[in-house]
Amino acid sequence: MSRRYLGAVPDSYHHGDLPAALRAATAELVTERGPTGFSLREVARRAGVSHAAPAHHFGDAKGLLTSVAIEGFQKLADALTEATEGIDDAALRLTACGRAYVRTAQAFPGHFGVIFQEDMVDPTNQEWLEAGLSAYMVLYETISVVRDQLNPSLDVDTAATLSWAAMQGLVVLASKLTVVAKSTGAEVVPLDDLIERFTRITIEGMRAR
Amino acid sequence: MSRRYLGAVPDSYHHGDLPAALRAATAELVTERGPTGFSLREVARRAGVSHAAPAHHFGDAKGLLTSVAIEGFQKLADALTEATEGIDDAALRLTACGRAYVRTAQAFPGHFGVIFQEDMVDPTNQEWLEAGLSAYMVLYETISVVRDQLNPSLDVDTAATLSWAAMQGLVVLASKLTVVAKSTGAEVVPLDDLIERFTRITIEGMRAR
DNA sequence: GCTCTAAGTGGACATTGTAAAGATAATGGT
DNA sequence: ACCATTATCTTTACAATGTCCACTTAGAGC
Repeated sequence: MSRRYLGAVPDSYHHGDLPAALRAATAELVTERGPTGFSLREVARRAGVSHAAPAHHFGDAKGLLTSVAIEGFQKLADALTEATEGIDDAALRLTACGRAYVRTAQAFPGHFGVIFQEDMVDPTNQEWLEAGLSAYMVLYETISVVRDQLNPSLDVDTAATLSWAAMQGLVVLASKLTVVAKSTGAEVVPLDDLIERFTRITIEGMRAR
Repeated sequence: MSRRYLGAVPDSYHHGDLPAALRAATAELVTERGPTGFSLREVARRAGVSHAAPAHHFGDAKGLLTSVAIEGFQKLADALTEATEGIDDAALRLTACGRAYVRTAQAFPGHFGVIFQEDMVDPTNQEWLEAGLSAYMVLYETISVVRDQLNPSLDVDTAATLSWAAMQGLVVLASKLTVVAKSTGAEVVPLDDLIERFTRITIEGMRAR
């Protein structure tokens, strides 16, 4: 008997859906031990298969990690889409984007520990590029709304890049913020609130012409 | 005869300044192969010492990487300090900060590949925390100037965090921007110019009350 | 000059990623 | 229904890695 994941066919020679199980185990492992703690053999163990099984589906370790990264971008794109649906006001919409971004990153730390780790994924993988792009497009759409409502001469590309950078940067910095706040004596602001403050500043900046 | 680095005493049993040589070799290796490509034994080889030598100075691999991360933060703090020196205008100063940040990241990719990789460094290391904090403080100082000149009621902590996040995020996203631009048909903007556009937006946002 | 300690070496061991060859189950054609 | 083919998974093997240990070498201090 061994641990198995989604779509498992217990105690059968064939797994059922090993690729998905391996992705899940990878995300779990990276969540626990960080990107560096990833190990193909440990992942195989957690999925209840031999250490050589992953190779048949993903080629090598980088292939598996790339697949996880793609899944991460898809989760992000879905979250951003769902979060902005039905919101008309530009500022509210951008805030919703930011919240969704940070929350997705916190909900799937295993995936987010990999998506921008360019040496862990195959940077030439088309799916990975497209998955990232389609997540970006959701944000781009929201910035377009900002342009339409607040400033017709807004450079949407620049503003979208800035928003993305600020969100991803915040995710990376998050753990350091508490330490910094303790040293500077500043209040510790919850990420959700911080996102709102970020949005307030950037929205005002985008409004100006 | 073996490759040696700074402070080397050729062909002597003792190295001269092995810690510095190991840091340099680490930065070089991470630059070539990315954070994942780091290997303690390869670093030792490049420094011309046996594979067990690093342990006497840094304990384990994480100790060495932490030391490199500290060096990275120091380089950043120095660059930010130098870049802002003598600049009085708030907007120009913030732009200079951004430029210095991105340029330092590009000049020392080995260091920047490690500084925020929390699973590769010892997150309890006091020097690492302090080095990061002192780099942040240079930025904080600049945002204080923004407050003094443009908006006395500006929340400096929030604005400084936003600026840092945007810069670090931009560094991470940089390699994807070209791809995105190719897909959206947008122009490929040099990072230096992008930083200026970022600054223009955020400065306007900070000015608003 | 002698001892003590810091600095570096060499070997051992468990763990890792990948490759190759073998075993097992499912599939598809007749 | 049967057989061959193929996809899936296992086993074995090998080189490389990080850390530990015992050993050697060189400086520093008395």
